[in-house]
Amino acid sequence: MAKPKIETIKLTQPYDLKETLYSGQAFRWRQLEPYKHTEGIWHEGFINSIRVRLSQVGNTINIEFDPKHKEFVIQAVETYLRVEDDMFSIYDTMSSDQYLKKATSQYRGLHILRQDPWECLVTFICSANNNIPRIRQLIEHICNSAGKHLTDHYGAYRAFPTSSEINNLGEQGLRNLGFGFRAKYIAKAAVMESEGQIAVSQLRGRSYGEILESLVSIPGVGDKVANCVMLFSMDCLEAFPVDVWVRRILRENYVMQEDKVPDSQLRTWSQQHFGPFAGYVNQYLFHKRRMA
DNA sequence: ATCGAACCTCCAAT
DNA sequence: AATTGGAGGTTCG
Repeated sequence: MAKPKIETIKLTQPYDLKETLYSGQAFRWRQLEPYKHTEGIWHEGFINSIRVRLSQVGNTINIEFDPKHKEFVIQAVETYLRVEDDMFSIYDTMSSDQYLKKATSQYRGLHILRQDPWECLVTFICSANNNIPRIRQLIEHICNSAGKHLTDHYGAYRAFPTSSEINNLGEQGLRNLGFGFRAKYIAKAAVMESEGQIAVSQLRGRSYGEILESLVSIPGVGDKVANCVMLFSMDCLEAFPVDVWVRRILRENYVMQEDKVPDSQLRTWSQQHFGPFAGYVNQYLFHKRRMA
């Protein structure tokens, strides 16, 4: 096997690679067995269908990849990891109360990712009424049965399937893979995407309201899933997914019963309360509660 | 408008 | 050992 290429990113702000990769945003990363001759823990995953291995040592992110992919991989990783986010400003907006302060110090460096919108959409449709191990399993299955065959110097692997590739599976194919009632949602989403009705990758950059409206027009996508997709793949840092954990946190720490904010308004209440980086607040609150 | 139940499947807890 | 309940939600009645 050819010698892999190793590049580095120098961080100028707090970053915690491991917490970020396994914080429930992305589901194809895996931790590798320790390498003999390198320091740091390595993680393998895929960015734009390119396999990369990442590790963090102090303020350096190491990137290992097949040398046939050129230097643009570095740029792709930086983009994916959102290393440019101004964490100091973000933490500044999170210093208003003790609970948030604690979350930011405890998980300092935790980041939002910038994933591929289509992959993110399919992933979070899968997340409905589901748990993390099974979400990972479903994503693996859909890649292994519909994604393009690719090879690099580490060996063979599969890309995340395009909408057309998922069309080939069809609803029944998806059911056979164990998607259950989510099969018809994903099948429909794939048809809508391949026919250009939604064009999720074109949504980035549009307004919060426009994107939300487009996304919830897809079956299987409600307010929660839409906000996940917007936050984890479309640069909407104000997106605020309200799931059962976040609801619990809000009720316990912020919105007491006398405030009588109905569940349906919890999202807008939070966005007003936490501001333009509400999505980051959400991720820290969620992570803290989930890890507790 | 609002509120439960039902939904596929897996698997941990009876 | 067989059964039940629930899981990071959405849809339908």
